[in-house]
Amino acid sequence: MTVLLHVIFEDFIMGRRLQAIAAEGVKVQRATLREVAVMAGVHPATASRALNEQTVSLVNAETAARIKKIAAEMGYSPNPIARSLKTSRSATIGLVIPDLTNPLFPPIVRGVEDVLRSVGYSAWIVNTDNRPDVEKAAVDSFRQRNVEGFVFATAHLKHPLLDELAAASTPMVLVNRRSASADIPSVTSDDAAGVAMAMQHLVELGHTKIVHLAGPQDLSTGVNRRRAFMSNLEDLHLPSEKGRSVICEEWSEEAGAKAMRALLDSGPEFTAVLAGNDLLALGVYDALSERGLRCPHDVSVVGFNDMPFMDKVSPPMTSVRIPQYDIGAEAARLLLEVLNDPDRHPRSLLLPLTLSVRSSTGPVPES
Amino acid sequence: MTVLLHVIFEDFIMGRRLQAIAAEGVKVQRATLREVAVMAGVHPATASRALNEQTVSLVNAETAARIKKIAAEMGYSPNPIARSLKTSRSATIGLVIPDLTNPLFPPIVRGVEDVLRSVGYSAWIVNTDNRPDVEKAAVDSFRQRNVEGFVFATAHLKHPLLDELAAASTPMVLVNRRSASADIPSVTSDDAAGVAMAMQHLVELGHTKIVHLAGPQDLSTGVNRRRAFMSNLEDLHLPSEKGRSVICEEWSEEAGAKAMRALLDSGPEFTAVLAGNDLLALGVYDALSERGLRCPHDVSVVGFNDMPFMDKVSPPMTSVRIPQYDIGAEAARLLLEVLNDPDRHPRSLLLPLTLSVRSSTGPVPES
DNA sequence: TTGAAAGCGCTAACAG
DNA sequence: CTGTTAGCGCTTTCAA
Repeated sequence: MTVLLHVIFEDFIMGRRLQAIAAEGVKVQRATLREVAVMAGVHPATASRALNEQTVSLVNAETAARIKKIAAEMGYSPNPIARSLKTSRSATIGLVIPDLTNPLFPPIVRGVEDVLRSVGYSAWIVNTDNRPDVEKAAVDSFRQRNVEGFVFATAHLKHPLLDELAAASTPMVLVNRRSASADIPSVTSDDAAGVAMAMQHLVELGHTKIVHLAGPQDLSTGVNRRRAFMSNLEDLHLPSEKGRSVICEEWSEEAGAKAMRALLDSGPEFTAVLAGNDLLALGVYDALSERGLRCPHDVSVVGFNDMPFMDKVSPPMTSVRIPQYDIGAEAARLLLEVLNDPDRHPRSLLLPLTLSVRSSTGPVPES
Repeated sequence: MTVLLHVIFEDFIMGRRLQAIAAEGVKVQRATLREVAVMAGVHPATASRALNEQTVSLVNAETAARIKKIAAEMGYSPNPIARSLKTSRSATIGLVIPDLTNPLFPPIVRGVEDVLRSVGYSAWIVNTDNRPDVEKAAVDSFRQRNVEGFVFATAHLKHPLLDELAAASTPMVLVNRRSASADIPSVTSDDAAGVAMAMQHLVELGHTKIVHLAGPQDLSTGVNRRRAFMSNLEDLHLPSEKGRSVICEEWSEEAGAKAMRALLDSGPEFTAVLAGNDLLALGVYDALSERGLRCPHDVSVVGFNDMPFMDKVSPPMTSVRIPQYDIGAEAARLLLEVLNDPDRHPRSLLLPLTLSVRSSTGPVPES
């Protein structure tokens, strides 16, 4: 009886489409679950159960096998929109970054993407240019689309939006930077260790008078690197007056050049510069050559991040290398962990980094 | 009567949620269209009409205003998933690129994203690493998610998948590269003009013996630049034996170095090199310095693309600058045009480029 | 183990 | 101008 009904249904309601689909390749349109069910002579609910890993055990093994076979033949794959509407899930996450044209971020994106893809997830990417309104709009839009979590590369130390999301226990992971409030899981490089390595390297070359160009102090990277610099100065018993660290308003070549000029004009004596990132270090190059100083002959320079092409600039730049790809990949893994087990205690990861030694650092000049 | 019904409905079915929403800020969850309709005392269909630009004219002006006001108060915004399920649209497009870590692509992505955002659209980005299987899977996944069109930065001259999509008249635009088959709309830079500019520049410096490192010949960029080089040689009455253009298997520094070594070992005489892109040109730098040759003193070098930091390498590289951001932006505009009017005849755009003259090119050496 | 029924939130005929 | 009805394609109680 039910079989008869199915046949009737098939003939009258779905006949043409099903025939077309059966005539392999003529996929008029994507097959639906209902059509698979009709072909298999079962109710759509049964087909649904058979086709989902979680529920296939509820279905008679042979029936399930038959349904799967037919689904495969018909090239069926579930409509993620319909599924998402029903389940409020989406197998997607939101990835919020400041600016893709900053070479820091593409490797992170790749890391996130690759790990997510391996489990059938994907990421929505958005660039915010650090504009809170854009970020807010993007997050809203993502939530409407049922993203299951977020990866933020935009964290500021004070970051109301992140606090809000954390309060609502939205699954998320911060990359590259951390936020002061709430213990939001994060994946960052071990900046303090990186600074120590860089300074160790300079000290081994004989440098004792070192200065630091610090990045913006509303970002964890800016603060952490500066703090590490100051405490390493003391630990190494090097001169550590306050003026040895200059704060730059932004991570830009121009800001670096400006700070360097100020140091040359009225700062303490120094033979080496540790820059908060590579762009600042490039600014140092500019300021040095303006003043007729040579690197590393007169001043050694160390950058941070080891962006692409830092081995090609002149002189090739010694820089602290950050494992960008791994940061992205680990962030994705952490987020997936949280999604799989919402009660899991949030972990944060501190990834090791290495020093790329090149020729912008050399022995301390003889005075 | 209908009002009474609404009240009853409100009280018994949706009471708690609506009260919570009314108590400003306590947004338990996003308001739905149905809830807005109840609050406004209208049918959901009416609310839907009032809230959509296309259909608001079908609704009494005052009623529409009231509905809009209430919707705003409730913080209503339509659920894109539900809308997409119903309409098969999504206000999204798929953006398919080979690899985001290639500095060529981020500006293109930004251009696409910015234009789309201005009209409420957004882009799904995927990296394919030039793997056809990944590309196919990504396109499938995009289609299931009802993307309304595609931007491809992965086009090969022979590209079955693109042909297939074109045959199904899928809205799409190619960027940066073109495909041989079908007249798929594209936005590219005017490579021939760029080559001409570069060669003109070299000729003005006195160079007559020029060679070319061509990129892969399965890509339109590789072919077009090479063709332009050959025909410019003839137009300028310069030596144009076949060996003056060497084909590299890939756009990489190593491939460039290899080709350059071959030219130095057994190629024709030359005083200038036009590289198919900047990476190849960097390879030229490497090969030259291996042989103790100086640039531009012994050999002038011109790159293509003017990637970030090409002004920082040593020597700063003269390169043909491509308007990446604009390419992305124009591609998005073209795609939106097609989406708004599917019958529109597909246009292709050829964007002008400029030459960034730096110190890797200089006067021809005195022999 | 399977089917029936309901509904996620929205829009689009069709009536009235 | 507005309400009724139906359904996009799927999952998930509940009942049998």
